[in-house]
Amino acid sequence: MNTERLAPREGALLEGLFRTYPELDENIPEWHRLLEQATVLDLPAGNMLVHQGTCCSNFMLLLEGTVRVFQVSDDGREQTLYRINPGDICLMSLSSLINDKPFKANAITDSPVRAMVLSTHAFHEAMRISEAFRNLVMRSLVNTVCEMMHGFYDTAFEPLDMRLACLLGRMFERAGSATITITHQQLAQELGTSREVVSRILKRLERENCLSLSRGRITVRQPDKLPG
Amino acid sequence: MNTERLAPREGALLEGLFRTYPELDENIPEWHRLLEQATVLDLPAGNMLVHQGTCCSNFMLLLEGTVRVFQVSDDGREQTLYRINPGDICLMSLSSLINDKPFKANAITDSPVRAMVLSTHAFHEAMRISEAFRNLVMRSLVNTVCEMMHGFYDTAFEPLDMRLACLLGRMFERAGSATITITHQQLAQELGTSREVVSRILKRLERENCLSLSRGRITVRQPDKLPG
DNA sequence: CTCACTTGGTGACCCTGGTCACATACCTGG
DNA sequence: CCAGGTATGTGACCAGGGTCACCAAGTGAG
Repeated sequence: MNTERLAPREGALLEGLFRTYPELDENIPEWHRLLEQATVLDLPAGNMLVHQGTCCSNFMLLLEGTVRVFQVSDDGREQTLYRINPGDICLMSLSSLINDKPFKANAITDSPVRAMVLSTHAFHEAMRISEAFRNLVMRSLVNTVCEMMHGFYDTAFEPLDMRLACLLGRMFERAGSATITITHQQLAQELGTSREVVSRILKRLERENCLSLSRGRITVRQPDKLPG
Repeated sequence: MNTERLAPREGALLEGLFRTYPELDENIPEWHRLLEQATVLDLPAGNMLVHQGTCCSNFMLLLEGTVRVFQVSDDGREQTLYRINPGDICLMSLSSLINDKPFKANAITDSPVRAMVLSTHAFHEAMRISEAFRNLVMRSLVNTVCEMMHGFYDTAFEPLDMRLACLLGRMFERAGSATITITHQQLAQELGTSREVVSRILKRLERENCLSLSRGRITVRQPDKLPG
C-alpha cells in the first residue's frame, strides 16, 4: 500500500473529522490524544490501493472521495463489489488487523481520496475508548455487508438487462441529472460483463426510446421505463 | 424470530462458553455479571430463524450447531450465502442492532442449535467492557465477509461444474470420509441452480470415474480429479 | 406386496450472454 | 486536416445452463 503521500498531521484534521462526524467528538481527553496521533493519507484518483491478496497494515477511515472495491476473473473481466464512501471504514484494512487471511479483492481510488490512518494499536485503543467509534465501525461494516448481499442476489438471480437498468437508474439519481458521463466499458466493469454485451443492451434501450446515447454520455428519456 | 424455547439460564452456560472460547474468560467482575444475564436459545434442526427482510432484535452468539444463510429468487431457486458456525455471531442480528435496514436473506438451522442471546443493551456493554468480546465479534464479521467475497467470485466467474466439484471437495473433507449423504436437490440449493443441472454434472463426473452415485449418497473415487 | 412419495436420469429446447471479428464513429494533438 | 487512439455498433457463433416433460428406481408405511 502506498503511504508516500502522507501529509503532516495537523489540528485541522480533527476539526474536519468532527464536522463530518459530530458524534465522534466525544468529550474524552484520552480519545482526543489518540486522534491527534492519526495521520492523513491523500491519494489521487486511479490509485491502486490493494491488489488481490495484498494486505494493508493500518486501519483506514475514509474522509473524502470514494474507493471502488472489485474482483478480477482469470480472463480479465472485472466486477465491482461495493464502494467505500466518506465515513466508511476499509474492510480490507480491518481484515488485515483481525486475521491474516488475504482478501480476494482489489481496491482503487475512484476520485481523489483523503483518509484517516490509525495504527493497529491505535485502532484497538479507539475501539476500547469511544463508543461512537465502535458504532461507526459496526455501522459501516454492516452497511457494506448489506450492500454486498444485494449485489449477490443480483448477480445470482437478476438478468443482465435489469441489472444494467437499475445501475443506470442509481447513477442518474446520484448525478441528480438526466445525463451521465460514462463509457460502456466502465458499465461492463461494474457488472462483471463485457463491453459488447453492455453496448447491445444499451442500444436496445435506445431503440425502445428509454435512453439516448452519445460518445461517453447517456441520457434518460423515459425514466419510468427504467426500473429501480 | 422464535424465542419460545428459551431455556432457563444456568451457570453451566458460562462454563460451556469459556470451555469453547477460553479467551472470553476475562477476569473482570462486571463482565461476568453481564454474561450471567445472557439467556440460551435452543432450536431444533430445520427451524426458520429469519425470513427475507424480517429483523431479529437480539444479539446472538452461536454455541453449537450451524445455521445456513441463503437467498431465494422470485422463481424459487435458492442459494446459500454462508454458514454461521459455533463462535460466529449472527450478522443479521447485528444488522438490526446497528441500523434498521432489512437484510435480503433468510436463515435456517442446519442442525440443532444452541445460541447465547444478549439484549441490545447488553451487547453494547459487552463491546465496551471486553476486548476479547470485541475481537471475537470483529473476527467473526470479517471472516463472514471473506467467505461471502469468495462466494461472490465463484458465482460471478466460475463455471458451475467447477463450483460443484469444489463444493463436493469441501464436503468430503469436512466429513472426513469418501462418502457423503446428500441429495442433488440440496446441492442445487447450495449453488443457486436447479436439480436437473446438478444431476447432469454429477452423472458426467461419474462417467469420468471421479464419483460413484447412489440414492442420497455420493462417493469419491479419484479425489485428485476433483479440484479445490 | 403395494401404493404413494422421494430421488435421480435424460432428452429436447431455447435464451442469455460471452467471444471474435470487424466496421465505424468521434476526438485530440500536431 | 490527418493520424492514431478511444469509444461504439453489430453480426455470427456457440456454450452454459435453465426449463419442461417424463420415466425409472428406491423407499417406507401399512
